[in-house]
Amino acid sequence: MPLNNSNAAILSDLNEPQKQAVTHRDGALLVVAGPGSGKTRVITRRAAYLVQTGVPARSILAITFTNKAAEEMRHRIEALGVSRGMWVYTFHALGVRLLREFGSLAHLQSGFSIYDEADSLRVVKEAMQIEGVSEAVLKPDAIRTRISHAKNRLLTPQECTEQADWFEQATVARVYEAYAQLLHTRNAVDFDDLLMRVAVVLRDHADITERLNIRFRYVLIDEYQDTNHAQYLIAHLLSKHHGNICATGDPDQSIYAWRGADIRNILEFERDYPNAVVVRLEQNYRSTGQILRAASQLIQRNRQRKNKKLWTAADAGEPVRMWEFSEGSDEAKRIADTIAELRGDRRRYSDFAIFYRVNAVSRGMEEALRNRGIPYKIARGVEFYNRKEIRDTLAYLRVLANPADEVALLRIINTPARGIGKTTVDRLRTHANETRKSLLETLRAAETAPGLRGAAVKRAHAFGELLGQMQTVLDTPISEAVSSVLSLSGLEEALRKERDVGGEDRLANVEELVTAAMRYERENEEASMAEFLNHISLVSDQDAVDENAGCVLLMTLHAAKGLEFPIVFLVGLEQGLLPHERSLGLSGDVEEERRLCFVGITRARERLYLSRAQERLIRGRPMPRPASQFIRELDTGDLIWKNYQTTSTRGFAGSTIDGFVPLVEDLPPEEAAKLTPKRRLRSGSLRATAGDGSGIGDEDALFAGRARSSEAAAGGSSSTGANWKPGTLIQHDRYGVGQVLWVRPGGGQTRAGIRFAGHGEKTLILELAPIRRLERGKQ
DNA sequence: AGCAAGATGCTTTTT
DNA sequence: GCATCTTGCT
Repeated sequence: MPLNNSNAAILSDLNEPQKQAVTHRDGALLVVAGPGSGKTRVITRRAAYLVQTGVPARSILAITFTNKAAEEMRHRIEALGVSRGMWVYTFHALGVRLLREFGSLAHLQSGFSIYDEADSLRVVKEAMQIEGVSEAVLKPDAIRTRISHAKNRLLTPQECTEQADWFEQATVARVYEAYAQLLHTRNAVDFDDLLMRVAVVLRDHADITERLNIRFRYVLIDEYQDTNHAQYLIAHLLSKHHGNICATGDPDQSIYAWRGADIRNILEFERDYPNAVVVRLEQNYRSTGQILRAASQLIQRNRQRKNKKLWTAADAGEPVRMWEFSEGSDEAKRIADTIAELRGDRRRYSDFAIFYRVNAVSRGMEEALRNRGIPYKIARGVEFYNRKEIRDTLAYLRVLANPADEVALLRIINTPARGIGKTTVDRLRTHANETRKSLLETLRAAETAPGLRGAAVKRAHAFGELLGQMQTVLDTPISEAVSSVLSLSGLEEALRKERDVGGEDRLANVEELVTAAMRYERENEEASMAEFLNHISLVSDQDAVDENAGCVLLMTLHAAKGLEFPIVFLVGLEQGLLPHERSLGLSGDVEEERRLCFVGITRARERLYLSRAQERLIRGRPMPRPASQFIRELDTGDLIWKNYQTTSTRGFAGSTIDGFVPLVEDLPPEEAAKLTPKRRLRSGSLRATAGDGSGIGDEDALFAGRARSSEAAAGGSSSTGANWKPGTLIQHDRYGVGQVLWVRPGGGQTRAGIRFAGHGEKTLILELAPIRRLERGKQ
């Protein structure tokens, strides 16, 4: 097809592989897109190209993982002049949309509720109670996770029961069955159902699949590396007849395996689609050469990947910094100072981002930034829709839209307080179960419940009456219904009465909900309350990340995917944090942690600061922190190292010179032994300028201390614990002499409780801690 | 019924 | 360290 003018515009600023991906017409296409390689550009241009070459916009279906990604894609495609009508959805929103049409096939009634993880957990607990499974034996959340994984793999409770070959699996299967039954009677689905049920309908109803294949002739899936089996099957079936599936993604950025994503979906794409065209986008337009080199070197350690050679035409740029601190608080302070300094140098606050592995690390960062007067925002946590007052309001609406929604009903039955206490609720629920009626019905016939006294019956009636009256608000516009519920329920009044701090905020929050409803009804004129509620269920805090808020942004590495910043601080490069300790066990996956680190590094455009602390507050307690293995893995020899050692905090066992503590682990042990403290210090600063990879910053030097203590830990024999009996005296590089109190092997690591003079008891990992045995008569 | 102190447990998380 | 749940008191 000859190119017309706009085609030329669509292709003009693309490189060759990008062009190939954009202009690929029919058949399977896999775009393996490295970070910063213009993936989003390729997807949007491809959509525009298809339309300009005659494919109706409404015949294209694009699937993303986040609402934010979907929105951005929609905007960018419209900006390219493509008419509306294209379907751009998240997998889950697509699920809702399809279940609205085919829900009856999945045994759902209209107005069904979507249960988030918190709701779902309540139902799991209820199911456990029914099945008589003690929460002490299996944690409800662990069961919830396992049910979730089963659903992602499209396993029904029956199949789980059949496959269960030991007691624990059978127990989970039993709870799963009861859980599914409870969801069914509540006319509710969880997040996983939105995928599983659609996948099953498509799998079992060839006619529907065929119709959808005719409706959508081109299917695009972004972040394909993060698809789970259900999503894989949905994508596969939706393109089964025409085969026009275009998957984009990067195996190196797969960071959700722990939640069911299967990296094999992308690694084995070519096996699933033998005629697939594979395009690799390897040119990076985002980062400097130095940043990209570190990232590439790190990720090459992974075995589970498609080889990919990232390159850039950009300058090498500034070397990557590696900062080491005595303590987490020093790290935070130094970073805040650096941001303040660099901001004077024509930088805006929104140029900076700070990434960490776990949310808990953000607190120290926040404090330091606050003290420095630096505006910041955190992309996490206390999201709008998770606030108590919002959830309460939504629970009322949920009960109105879906009277079977018992989780919501239980939430509001005594909120605000109306004298229906725990005892009354228990009796009502028992009676409801015995008479096989819904809780709502039982509420209205409370007098039939055994054990309920006059006053309790009256209150129950009154509440049932109230809900009945409220039912009429569903005939009004959504935002009006929200307002009416707020006043009729007494929630508004209760909030107004809250004189304590935050009462005003909570009132403002519920008003914000009314505003959100107004916005929604403007954009979706025909929508019902149930649809509004479904929409809200699928909104996440991830969607609220605003890269241009004029603030420094703080977020977890998971939240950082897909974003980019001129200057990035990646903090807490410590063994146990990144890689996280939960990935270091027997079943753990260090490769995913490495990918997480890779994702973090590749967010940086111009400057990258990596940092670690030797000691950090973990759950309020100071814990020694060994360096992350990733530091040496990514060190190309160009890193600029800096030790910010202070003695201001607590006395170290080692001698201190000029306010610095020698970092013994920075040098091979033989070297360290020869050096005087002063020379150690100088060698530290020498390394800080040795960017030529001359060998001074030997890649394993940092780990010399660790390697040595591992040797010592092994004690010449293969059994680690054997030589570390309680009572053994040891020497720790920083805490000095200590005595082993207990030893606990497990998960390839041996933990030991050691009491140090002046530092109290610490729990150390023998394989990692910078310790050595003290031989009798020595020292 | 309602509250407050105390115990427990938990810390990755697109939807 | 913090949030959530439990227990015990009024």
